[in-house]
Amino acid sequence: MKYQRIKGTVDILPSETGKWIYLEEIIRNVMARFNYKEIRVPMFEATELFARGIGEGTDIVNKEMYTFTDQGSRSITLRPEATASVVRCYIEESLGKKAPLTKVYYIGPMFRQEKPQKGRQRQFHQFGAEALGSADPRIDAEIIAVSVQVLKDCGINQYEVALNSVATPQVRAKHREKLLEFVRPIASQFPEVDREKIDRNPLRLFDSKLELTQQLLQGAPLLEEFYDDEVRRDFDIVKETLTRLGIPYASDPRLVRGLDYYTRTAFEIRSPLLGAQDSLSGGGRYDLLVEELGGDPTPAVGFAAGMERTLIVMEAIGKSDYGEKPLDVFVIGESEAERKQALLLAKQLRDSGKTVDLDYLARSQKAQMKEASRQNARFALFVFADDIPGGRFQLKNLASGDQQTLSVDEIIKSIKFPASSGSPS
RNA sequence: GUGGGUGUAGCUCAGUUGGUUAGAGCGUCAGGUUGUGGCCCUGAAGGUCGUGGGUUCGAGACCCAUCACCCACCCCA
Repeated sequence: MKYQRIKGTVDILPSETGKWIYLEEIIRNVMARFNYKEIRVPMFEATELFARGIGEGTDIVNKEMYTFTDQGSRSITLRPEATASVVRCYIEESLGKKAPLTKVYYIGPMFRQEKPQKGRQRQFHQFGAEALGSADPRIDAEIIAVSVQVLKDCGINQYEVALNSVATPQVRAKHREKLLEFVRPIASQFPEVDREKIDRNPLRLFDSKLELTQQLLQGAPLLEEFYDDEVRRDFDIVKETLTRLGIPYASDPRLVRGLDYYTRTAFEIRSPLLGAQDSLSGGGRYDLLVEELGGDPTPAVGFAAGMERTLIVMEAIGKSDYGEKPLDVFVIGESEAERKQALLLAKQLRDSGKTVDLDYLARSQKAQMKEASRQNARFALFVFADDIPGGRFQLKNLASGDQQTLSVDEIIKSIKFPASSGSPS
């Protein structure tokens, strides 16, 4: 085989797009209910935007970006996530000056050059929402509620919401100092993979999967011990609001997000049905990002969720009926005259809104019938030369086997009501 | 980047301790007499056994290399 997909990309086949459309419809529906409007931003941006926005110290920026130089010697990067782009757009288009609160959502592909595994691709799809302009912790809860609602509407009930507050840079600085005092003396005991985190970002030690690291961290000062009144109050309001909304969560003091821009609320939604990459959705508050990227100081919250991962979970719980609409009619004719008439009938039916197909492979009537079955067509319409002058043709209901001779108008009427309403199970 | 696993027909897989013309199921195509599908029956097409070397009288099976995919580490959605 000469050409193949590049590593970490997938082809979404015609047989699979149905479930994608289904998921997208759920997302758009939920977003509409919460009054988030869709925003479409470019899939590539100046490299600098991501470097500044996501953080120079992050893995995403350091080793996972698809970066190239364009014809004008500009450094361009395929977006590894969308928040930086949304914020750039928010500033560039002065959205904050047109309305005090901006609620937007997006759906689309992201690119990260990681080693592929279950639930991890190099081109993958995320949907997410951002609310810019409010510091009210209750909108943090709304963001979480939106993400949860999509899962619910997908039929997913097995998930855990982990919640934390990563406070403010001031609080983190104080904590970091104490944490380093605790960790430094025993630094050499840490596993190699974690040891380098001590200098880079000691907070990250807490979300290590390694047993040894967790043991060494016993008794280490936790970030929450350093919360100031405001951070604590906001966090309490988020939790209280979630409870009020009936969203179960688990406080997880070890939850640290991988992107630098988070402040205060941080959350992650995980599913036990995924593999090692068990995060379905993650997000939080990023009050400093807009200013960091050159805008006026603007509080903001958001989340991003993985669509492939959501679909993996849907598969796992046996959600296979996506309410795809069957073909209404397959028109069958064999001779030249019959095929001409079939084409005309197909046009008329299509004009009336029916979904219609017919044979273009010079196949026998029997083969055409088989094709009609394969297509799951509701009706087969036979065109026989003898019937052409009378303008009445035989319409067969393929489910019941009933067959009657009808005019075009009668045909259109008799297949007006779909057999199934197309509602997914 | 580091491990482990797997590569045989379009798909899912069998192929005994290396031994003749490499198999099955599903799918595809054509038939099963009188203008009608699904089920069933018959038949057909379809494979450089991932690729390149090597060992051997003989390799789909063994060895080396290489590529691809999967899973895990790492990180994250």
